Amino acid sequence: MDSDELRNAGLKVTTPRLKILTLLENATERHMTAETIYRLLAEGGEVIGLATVYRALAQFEAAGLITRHHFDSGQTVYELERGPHHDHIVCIRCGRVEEFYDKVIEERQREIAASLGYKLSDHALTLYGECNSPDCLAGKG
Amino acid sequence: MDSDELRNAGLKVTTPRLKILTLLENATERHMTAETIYRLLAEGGEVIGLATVYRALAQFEAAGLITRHHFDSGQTVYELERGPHHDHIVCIRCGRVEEFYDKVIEERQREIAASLGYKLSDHALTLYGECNSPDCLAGKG
DNA sequence: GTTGCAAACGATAACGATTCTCAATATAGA
DNA sequence: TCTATATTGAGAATCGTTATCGTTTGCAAC
Repeated sequence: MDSDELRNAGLKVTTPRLKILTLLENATERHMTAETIYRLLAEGGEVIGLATVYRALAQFEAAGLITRHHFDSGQTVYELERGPHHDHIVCIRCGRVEEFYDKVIEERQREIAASLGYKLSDHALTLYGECNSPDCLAGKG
Repeated sequence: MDSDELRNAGLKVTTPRLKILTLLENATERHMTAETIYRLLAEGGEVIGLATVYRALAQFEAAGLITRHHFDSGQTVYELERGPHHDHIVCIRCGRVEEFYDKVIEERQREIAASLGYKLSDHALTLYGECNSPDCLAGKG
């Protein structure tokens, strides 16, 4: 239950937090901006202050429930932390985000950090390109 | 000469642009924010409008003279584009930035993008960890 | 060397994203 | 149920960045 997730994270169980967490778990799009979350909730009849959305996301991130990504395009997206690690590829035309995992790259990163004398704690790898989805190509003109 | 670099990039040679380019070439720190550049110039007696700094950096980037990076910390830094492509490793304790290049990773990225149907145009790989420089370790307490 | 004009400049207003403030409200434990 | 405390929402404030606009500059033709 979502309320348990909040409790386990040391957060009080409040209506806004539950709504936001539930949205993150049920949305078809795994990567959303704070604005998108705010808008989707509003469209669903759950008007939650934008400030509250930001606060909740910050708390969820601190608690390890979600992860925040800053793409070079400037957009900041949040995604539920579930399943194994992965990196991202972003379409520079339509903004679409996909995930991938590559064992070879993961391994090389560890080796590189070690060879430079770093204790690796995290990494961010994002590829940028143009996707071939019909929707994206259609809007090309 | 810096003025030639500007001319070759198709940019008019102006005092502000020259000052900024020269600073980028001579600064000890290769990775600077727009604010830092503005401040360093001001400290050196060269008061250049912040808007002009941003404009020049955008033009330099468009011309391929410099590269912009958005680190997950949120800061946006610019660095002179010289020498071959490389990625970054940032110390999460002291903020130190180092560069590295790995052929294996570069190659895998191309393969991954292709396999997902993307026309790869760019990528951002940043590792985060704790470095072992004496200065950094010293300030650990 | 002067002139003309487009491009670039600086100051500041505007902007979008995010954070802060504060009075009102809701949560969780006694 | 009551109370102390954390959380909320609305809007003001802030941050980094971009746009506006009147003035100045670079530079090519004269």
